[in-house]
Amino acid sequence: MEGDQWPPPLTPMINQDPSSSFLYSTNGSIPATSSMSNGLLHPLSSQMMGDPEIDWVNLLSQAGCSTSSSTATNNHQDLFLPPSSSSLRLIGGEDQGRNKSLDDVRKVGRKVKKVVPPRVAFHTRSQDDILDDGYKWRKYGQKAVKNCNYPRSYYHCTRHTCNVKKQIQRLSKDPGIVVTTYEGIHNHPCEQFMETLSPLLNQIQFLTKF
DNA sequence: CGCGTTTGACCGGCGC
DNA sequence: GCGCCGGTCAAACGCG
Repeated sequence: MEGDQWPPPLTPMINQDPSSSFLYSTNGSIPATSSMSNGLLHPLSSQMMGDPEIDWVNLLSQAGCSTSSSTATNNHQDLFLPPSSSSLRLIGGEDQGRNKSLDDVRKVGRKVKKVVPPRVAFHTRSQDDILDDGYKWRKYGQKAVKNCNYPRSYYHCTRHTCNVKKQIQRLSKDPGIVVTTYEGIHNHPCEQFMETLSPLLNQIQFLTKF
């Protein structure tokens, strides 16, 4: 990671290689839901992905995430710790979620290439599987994954216009760690955040009348 | 009754 | 072509 700056500088990597997974890990619960929605989650910078302290390949494979070897190193494992007050929100990436029909594929020449929306994975030490990130999620599946002692749960955002999905799974190596993988970008504000903010906005609107 | 979860079936991608 | 595996669907069920 680059100095003490947080969030780290945004890199275009997530657009260059949307098939890659990006991993953040936290030691403790995800930050408060109100702050989850009003900040920015940056994809990992290339410096972070090359951090020899982080075993990205191992972590991502344990999380069941696909990754490309070009964006991860295979070194010692550690946890990357964003400040507890940090705000998290996915940005970047061109894909606004998935639609199983034609959105999934893009013809490149004669070959049909699958377009994978950007993924961001959180590594969180928590007793609870479901981390309150301020959005409403609906579970649509659960699956036992090979070589994993714990099932993977599949959720999608309850907002019908939003195609964001997330997967939740515990590490078999360390059951205390929950891996939450987000796929896609919310095209609407966070409900909880708006609930918190709306009284303030109303007050501001009221005051600006004078 | 509406909404969310559970769970088995199904489908598509991928490797052999 | 076949089998494995991950991801999704959808009916059944539970809960408030």
